[in-house]
Amino acid sequence: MGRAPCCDKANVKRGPWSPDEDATLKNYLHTHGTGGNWIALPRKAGLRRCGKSCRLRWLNYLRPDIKHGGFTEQEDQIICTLYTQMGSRWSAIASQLPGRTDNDVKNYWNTKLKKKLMAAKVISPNNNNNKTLLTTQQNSDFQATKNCSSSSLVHLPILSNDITNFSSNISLDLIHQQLYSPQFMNLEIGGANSRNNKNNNSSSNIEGSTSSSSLALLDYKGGSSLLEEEKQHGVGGDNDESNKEFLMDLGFDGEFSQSISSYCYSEWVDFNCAEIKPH
DNA sequence: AACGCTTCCAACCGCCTGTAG
DNA sequence: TCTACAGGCGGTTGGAAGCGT
Repeated sequence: MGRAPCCDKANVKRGPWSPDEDATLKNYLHTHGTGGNWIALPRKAGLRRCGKSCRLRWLNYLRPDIKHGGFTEQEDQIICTLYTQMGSRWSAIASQLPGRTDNDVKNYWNTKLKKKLMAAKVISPNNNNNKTLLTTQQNSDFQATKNCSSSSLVHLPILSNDITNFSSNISLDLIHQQLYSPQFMNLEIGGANSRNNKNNNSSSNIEGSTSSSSLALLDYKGGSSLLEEEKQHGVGGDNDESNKEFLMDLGFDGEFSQSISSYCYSEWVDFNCAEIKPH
């Protein structure tokens, strides 16, 4: 038995909001606030909409402090950095970007930033330090796709579940200092934009990937960790070094990256390799 | 101009979590 | 402690707009 729907689907309007509906919702919230109950709100406001839909419309579009328009380079860098630290926790990431919503950030990441980053970090086919690790389940998929250009794979070490400990050891000031350093701000990630990349055969180009995230984190410290396997079989062991390298790429200095890299246990894996088509 | 493909983003879906009773 | 419900969130979808041929 499925979960009961939050509203009567047959009697609520769906799809794009009209200017009238927007005005009604805005006026109601301006006068009464949410009243602590989004589900009851549309009925009180005279809207034939689901409460969740009202909430979403308000939070993502109608709120007065919403920032519309393109993302700045600075915002790009913040998103990338936070994504590498905490993964797809869009609300947490958005909370660090005034005026941006989780939906905005998520869309922006899926449509632009992900591709931008993927173009930036490319595995050299001959570089054994850049291993791509797959879970057993995903390994068969990878086997089926290994004939695709390995230069299309992305390999990014990230900060993992020890970020909490990390945060308590490294001051946020230091992070911000590094984040906004000229070195960091000038870091070039990929081409000018995805449209331009389209005509650039020399850059890796991800076309036809699904809208869902194809990136996954393999946490070496987790239960399904491959790190232990690696240790047992005597492979790997250079993660600290590659992580450090990556952090230095991002503008973190030697000492800082050394501190952080000891907390890095994860790698990016792109499971959409099969869908990467060279142009 | 017309068509098809790609990109973008608003909106929906359903699961998870917190909380009141 | 249990249950029901609402809020919050991330993943996904569908249609409009843009672009190339």
